[in-house]
Amino acid sequence: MTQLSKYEAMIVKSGSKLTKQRKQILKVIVDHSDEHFSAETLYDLVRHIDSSIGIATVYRTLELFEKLKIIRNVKIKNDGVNYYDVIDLDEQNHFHHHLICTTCNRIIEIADELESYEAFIKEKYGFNVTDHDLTLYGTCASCQ
Amino acid sequence: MTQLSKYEAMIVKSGSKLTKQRKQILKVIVDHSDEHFSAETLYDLVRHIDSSIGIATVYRTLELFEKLKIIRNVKIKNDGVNYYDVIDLDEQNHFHHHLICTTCNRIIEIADELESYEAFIKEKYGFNVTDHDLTLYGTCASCQ
DNA sequence: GTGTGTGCAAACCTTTTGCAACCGG
DNA sequence: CCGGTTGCAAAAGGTTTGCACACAC
Repeated sequence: MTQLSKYEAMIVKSGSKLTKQRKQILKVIVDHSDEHFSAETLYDLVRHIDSSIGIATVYRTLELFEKLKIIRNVKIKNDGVNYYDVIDLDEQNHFHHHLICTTCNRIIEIADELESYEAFIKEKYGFNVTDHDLTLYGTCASCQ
Repeated sequence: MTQLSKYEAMIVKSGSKLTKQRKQILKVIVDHSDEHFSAETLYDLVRHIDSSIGIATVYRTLELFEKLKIIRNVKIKNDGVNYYDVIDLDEQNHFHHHLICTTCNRIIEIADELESYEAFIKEKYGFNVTDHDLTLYGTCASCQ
């Protein structure tokens, strides 16, 4: 069973229909699983496959995929655009972090955990962390 | 010298004019220094003082204050609105984190550092962290 | 067949911009 | 005074929505 068909199974399982458009969008997302994408980006990519698709469908599909936890919204920019990335199937949790180089604007994804920090927060504030969003800004190795 | 006049000094020092509108907006921000605010929120608050102010002025002022590091943009929601909070004058660095309770939606600000984690990132990726943005989601003490 | 999903266009909402008038230094 | 700043209104840009038609199950 491929990565793609597992996501398709998630759509079917949720009771949603596996339409041509959803398949096309899903394929483009999986083929670009190492990138961050916006509705506009996806729309452009999918239009190469099927020029009749509408931007509204892309927005509605992103909303569905986010609800199904196929993709997640990542808060990496404040330019008024929503960006997403795929949630890996064998990702044990929803944690992933970004290193953004303020010199070359490169975005590096890392998976290192914050377990000890979260234990500390639990201890100090009685707050039980279930998810998080971490972006580190600075200069990457090649820009230093 | 009050907190307010220190911020006013920062405006003058930057070469910008200390207009009536900027003073009014600054006062409202300082009076609500424990909250996160949007342009709309500020606009509503300032209109109570001076009903002739324009929303465009609020946006332009937020842009100026952000550049002067009087306020910072916080990525706490994806509702298409930009939120800000005041940067405390005696804040040693620009680090501050949010705990967002997914049950009651309360936002708790904390100041605990991530120094050891950043040292680890430097070691492993050669990435030099100068700033960061961390939001932890979960359940607060009273919601558990 | 039935109801969910789609494409289109209009509407919406936040933010930005052009411009003439205004006012702070 | 002079140039930065403002208020207004229009525009821009991203996202949402109403509706008739299409299609997955």
